[in-house]
Amino acid sequence: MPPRESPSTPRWCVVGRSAAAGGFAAVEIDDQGARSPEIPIPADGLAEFVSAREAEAPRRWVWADTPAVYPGLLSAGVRVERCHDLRLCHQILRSSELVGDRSAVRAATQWAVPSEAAEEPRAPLAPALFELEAEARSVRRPSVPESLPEALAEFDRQRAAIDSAAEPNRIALLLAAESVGALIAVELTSAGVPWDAEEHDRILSEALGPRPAPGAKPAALLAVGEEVRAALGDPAASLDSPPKLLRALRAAGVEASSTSRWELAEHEHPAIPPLLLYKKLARLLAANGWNWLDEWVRDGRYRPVYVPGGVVTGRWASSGGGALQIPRQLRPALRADPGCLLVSADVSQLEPRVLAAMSGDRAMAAAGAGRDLYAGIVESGAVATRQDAKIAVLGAMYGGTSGDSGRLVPRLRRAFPAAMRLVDDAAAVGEQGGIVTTWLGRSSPPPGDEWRGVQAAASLPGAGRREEEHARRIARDFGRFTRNFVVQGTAAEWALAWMGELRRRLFAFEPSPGEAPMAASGPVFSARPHLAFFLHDEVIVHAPRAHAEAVAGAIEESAQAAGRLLFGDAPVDFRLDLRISERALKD
DNA sequence: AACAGTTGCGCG
DNA sequence: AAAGCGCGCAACTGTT
Repeated sequence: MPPRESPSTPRWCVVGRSAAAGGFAAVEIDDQGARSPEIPIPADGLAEFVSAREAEAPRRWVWADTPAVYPGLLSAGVRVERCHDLRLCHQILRSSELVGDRSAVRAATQWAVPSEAAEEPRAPLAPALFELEAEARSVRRPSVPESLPEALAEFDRQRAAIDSAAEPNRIALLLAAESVGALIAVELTSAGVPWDAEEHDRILSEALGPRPAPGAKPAALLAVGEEVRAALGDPAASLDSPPKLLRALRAAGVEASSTSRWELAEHEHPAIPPLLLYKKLARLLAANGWNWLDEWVRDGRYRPVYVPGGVVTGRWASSGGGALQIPRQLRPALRADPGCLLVSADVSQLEPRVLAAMSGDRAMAAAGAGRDLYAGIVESGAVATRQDAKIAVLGAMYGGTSGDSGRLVPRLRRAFPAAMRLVDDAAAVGEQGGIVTTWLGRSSPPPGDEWRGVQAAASLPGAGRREEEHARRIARDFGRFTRNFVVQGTAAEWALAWMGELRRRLFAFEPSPGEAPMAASGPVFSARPHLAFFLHDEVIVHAPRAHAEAVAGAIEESAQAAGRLLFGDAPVDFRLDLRISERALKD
């Protein structure tokens, strides 16, 4: 053990609230674990403090909760390279089966809270979030401990847990990826998606008619509604209430058991086509109509709130604004600022490629090498058509048993035994109530007490057939969850690594000279290519025109780097579909 | 009037 | 009613 002195080269800087200083305080820690004395930071001096140290030499900022601190830094023009988000990392460490000793982390229950953003039924307007002082925000969202001593203690517990993981230490990689995701999520909200409100309005008007008075329904929607009622011969039929609509349909001779699109499409009746159109229009109006536009788009930016780690598998969720559900129909409203372009990329068949890599299935990797994975599976002779390949692969990952899926999955099992063994094993573990773990170490939650109760009751001597069948059914349900967990979760890890790499590369671009393009993206992101949108396996970068080609290259390089970071030399090719355009049109 | 639960549909 | 995973959101229903 080297002598403990004041840290010469700080590797971490832990930041928390300080009662004494009335604002924040920080402690720097070096590789040997030597700690600086507590450094007081005035309440309004955090951005300056972080900025000065970041310029001197980037270190990993350790704090309780990125969305509580980082928006304030960004609006002050300060970006950080790396962080360690104690709340998100705690969540992973407390359940990861790759960690040797979890006892201390698990005992710190004050850190085990769900994300504040995920809890709130309705997030406040995102722009407001960025106008508030850090002080006011911390009062509004007391989620995890915020004091410096608590942060230091938790960081110690987490580092001990990380050190207890086996080599190679994938957990350390996962925590870094999760934390950079926390930074990116805040940055995405800060920069915003460039949104053409006029184009959005055009799309709405074309489909629904001109914007109606508040509370009134648009003309085209009313007209289609009348068409449905006429065809039903029921001038008073309610179309917006599923039970009432079902009764009206039955009265008109349509023997449907629900009013879902899929079932309605099966029936022949003159009321069905206009009804399907009515539902489509009503959905567009309710989900992304003029009200949505007023609430979520300001100054040419749509600023959704992302929730990293918001899904059990590790995928991001969103809270407010429906960032992950923007309909393709509205894609043309996504439009680069003047003088700029959007560089969009999505990964072709991300999940099956991840499965091929993690299972080491060379045949499956070869099927996807340099081409559409489904085409490769057809060429391998396992199935006859691309559509069959798709159904088979989705069935393999989701646990399909019936129909085409049940027929095709066994063929995949013969052609790609290693890949199928991995998902089949994950399903078997889940059916027995066990826990599965992603490639980098995120573990699935165990089944709940009710699940265990049902299984226990069904295994008692006096259990009836109904009980046994119910127990078997929910066991299979849980098996499908764990089957999918390992693939969906590892794909989410790959995506984080991809974005983390890309973020680093993008910031190496020199700001564009001249009058700042993309001014609405804020002090940190204007004039420089930046991430603007993320959706599981897809990113959109907003870039000055001159940089677009280079950005496309960076996206591609980042995908290959992410593959190597997770899977080393595994011969899996993560293919991208790249587009450079003013509008983010899909297909 | 406020709340939880359900339905239906958008996204991957 | 998606045969098979994971979500968020709005509107409606039924309760308190």
